[in-house]
Amino acid sequence: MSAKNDGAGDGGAPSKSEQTRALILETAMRLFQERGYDKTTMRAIAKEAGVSVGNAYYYFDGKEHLIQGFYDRIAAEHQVAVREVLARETDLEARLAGVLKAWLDIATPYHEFAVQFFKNAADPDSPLSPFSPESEHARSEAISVHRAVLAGTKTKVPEELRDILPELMWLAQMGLCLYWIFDRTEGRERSYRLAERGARLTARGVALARFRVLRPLVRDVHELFTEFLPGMTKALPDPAARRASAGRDV
Amino acid sequence: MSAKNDGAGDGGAPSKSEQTRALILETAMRLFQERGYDKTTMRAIAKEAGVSVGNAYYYFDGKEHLIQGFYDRIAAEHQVAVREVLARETDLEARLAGVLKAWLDIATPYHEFAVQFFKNAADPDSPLSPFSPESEHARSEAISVHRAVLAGTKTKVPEELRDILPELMWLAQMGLCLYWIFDRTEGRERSYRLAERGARLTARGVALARFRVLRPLVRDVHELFTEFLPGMTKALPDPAARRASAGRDV
DNA sequence: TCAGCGTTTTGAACGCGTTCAAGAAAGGCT
DNA sequence: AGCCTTTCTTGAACGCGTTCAAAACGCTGA
Repeated sequence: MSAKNDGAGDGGAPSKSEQTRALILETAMRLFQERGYDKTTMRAIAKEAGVSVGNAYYYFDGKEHLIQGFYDRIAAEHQVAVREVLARETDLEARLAGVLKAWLDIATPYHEFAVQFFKNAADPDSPLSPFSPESEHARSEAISVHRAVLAGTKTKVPEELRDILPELMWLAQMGLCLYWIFDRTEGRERSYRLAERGARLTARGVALARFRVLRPLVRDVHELFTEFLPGMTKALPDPAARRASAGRDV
Repeated sequence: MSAKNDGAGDGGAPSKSEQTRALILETAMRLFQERGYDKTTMRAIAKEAGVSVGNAYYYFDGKEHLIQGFYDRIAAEHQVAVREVLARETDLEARLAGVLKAWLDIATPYHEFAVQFFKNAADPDSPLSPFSPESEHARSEAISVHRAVLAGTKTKVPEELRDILPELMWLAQMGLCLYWIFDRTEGRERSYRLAERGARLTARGVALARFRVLRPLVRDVHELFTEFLPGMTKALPDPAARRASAGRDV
């Protein structure tokens, strides 16, 4: 690991080591934005921050860990933006679209090194992956946002979907993020449209889920995601318990 | 680029340079499997193949390009396996599940460096990304498989879904692949279950898509994917044309 | 046979991320 | 004050992917 003690809370003055850590992180983020991730060397970061290379490695486990700062920054800004949207809108579709578009707005300046984010996301062993135990906190906060999206609307959400839908919507958001990374259109136009359309599709899907004909489909979706979403590293629960919680097969 | 001439077809004896290229590729793949991707150095590959490092770079643009061999191998084996499955099964669900499970079967030995595959997939600029122009051929072949899955079943596929469904199913397959990469369960148990459940869900969804209530939803799905799936690098078509082809807006 | 020319091969050198043994500072404790 | 322990800092050194100027090879035509 890195970065030893320093709880330091928020009240007291930042300790020396906290300052150094912050200095390195901020320098790195600045250089990343100025020159791009690949062209920013650890030596350059250290030099610019006025420390030694080794010192950067004392506080951070590696170069890629320095982008965690962007994660946090985006997440924080998004939380704020989301509050506004959810205070304003009452319609499910509008709320979801607002949340997604707010994310796109905020993430725009970082599109260049979003690829780097994603390369981390791709590695199940990386603590920077959004699925990693280390990201638990950020992940559950992001999911809470979608819980709030649902909670504040009058749309009736079917029982069976209520508990998994937020996670599903978060997953969809990850999908949008992926699309956005690949999106090369002017102003990420297509990503915005995808956000709109995705929100509409979701809202309609939820509204339609009440219908009789769709019961089996809804149950399938429910089963699929209760079984496969959480804790992919855990072993399968024993089949008996699984069957009991899922209703009869086929 | 790399690898100069050598069309050499398939009839004639392989030219010297073709042999060298193949030698390097095979050596690399062997070492990757023996030691893992990261622990296999370019120097080791070159030494083992009896050539110089520079020579490897003459034939391949970089280390990561050497994993293309695995892509091709998996794709080829899958094609064969798929033929059997599709000859045997007639039910849509069984066909789809068979195709997906065949992929899992074949990919199993390569699970270790699948992460590396995915890191490439994550980079829109990498020619190894499944979305890149360079992968066009492999991609369209994979999509054709799903076209065959649909073609051989008696399930009525709604007009609006017919042309996009294969691409959608391919996308779902990519999703399964992603899940599989993260899957740490014994024997990738969960991935297999996901394949089964996903196939069932898809089959049921298609069957239900005929119902009246679902028309708007189906249309949404259709619009979403006709608009957003192909050519993400192309500019948006002009709004007028888009509206005309999509029917009235909400 | 040999000169000319494109193709293939070489390996030293470069730049980078990362490590580590060693030392400097900062804080206790008596 | 002096000593010991923990925390922080250093920069040379390592290993790797990659590049490149130069050499070797193989062929063609005279």
